[in-house]
Amino acid sequence: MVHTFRAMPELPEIEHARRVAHDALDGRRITRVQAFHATTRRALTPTTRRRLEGQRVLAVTRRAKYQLLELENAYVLEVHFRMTGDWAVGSAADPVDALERARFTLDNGARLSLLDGRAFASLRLHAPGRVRLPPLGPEPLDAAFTPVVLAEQLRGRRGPIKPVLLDQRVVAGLGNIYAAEACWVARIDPRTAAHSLGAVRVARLTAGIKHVLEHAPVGRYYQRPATVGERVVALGEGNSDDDWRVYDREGQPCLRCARPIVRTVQSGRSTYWCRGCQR
DNA sequence: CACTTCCTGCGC
DNA sequence: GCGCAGGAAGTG
Repeated sequence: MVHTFRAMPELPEIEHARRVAHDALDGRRITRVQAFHATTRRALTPTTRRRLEGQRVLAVTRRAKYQLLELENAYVLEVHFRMTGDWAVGSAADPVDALERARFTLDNGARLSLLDGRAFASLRLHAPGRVRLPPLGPEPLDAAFTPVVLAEQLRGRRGPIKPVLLDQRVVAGLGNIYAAEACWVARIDPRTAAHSLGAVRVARLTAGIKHVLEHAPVGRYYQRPATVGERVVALGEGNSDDDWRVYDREGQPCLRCARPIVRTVQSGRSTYWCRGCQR
């Protein structure tokens, strides 16, 4: 019943969550909105709750890591999981979970609950026709996200590539883990000035971003080689130590060249990478 | 540009 | 029992 993500929710996990929410909410009416934590109470004020209660949910859509609940009255509830947010579906009769921060009770006796250990998730209600999300770059999994597009996004960015990849205006939906993973797959030194990457490395990076996002960490992750002719290394099943190719592997041998993975800090965030094969 | 803030579970 | 981790907004 209660399930939480084993990893930070990044794009693939958000897309999955969106589907969960859509399946639970589609065509249903929200009968009650509850907040169980100071952070969700701040967002779900009595006025906001009143605008949600009684409304049918027409659709749940996604842009970057934002989920948008579109209501019958044309209000749109924006949900962002940040680090530990997740949906749980159950019965309205279920007791409140320790990590449950908000609950939407539905007209069919079901509930959709926001679980969020660290309580960083954000909820925001947009008035009809007034949905405003922060500036967001291209969706990395769109066919339109090509090396040419990424190159354009990197133009004029003098900072190191890995922190630049975390900027949602450059690419929408990459987090700290997959930014590091993408650099590893593309064999790019995360400290490289973004604008100095040539066409070849931008192409590798584009492919690497799509690759890490298209492959869920556990088991299925990394079924194909990063580049043609490269050795494929199967990751273990169900062992969280093996979820990532480079992230959180400080001191462990690089899966490609066996040199120890190092951890450095960029813009206050840890970066894991290989000094041997990432140039 | 980078650092700090918000929060709390979890690893040391 | 401390301090880190993380996304993104906010600040220097």
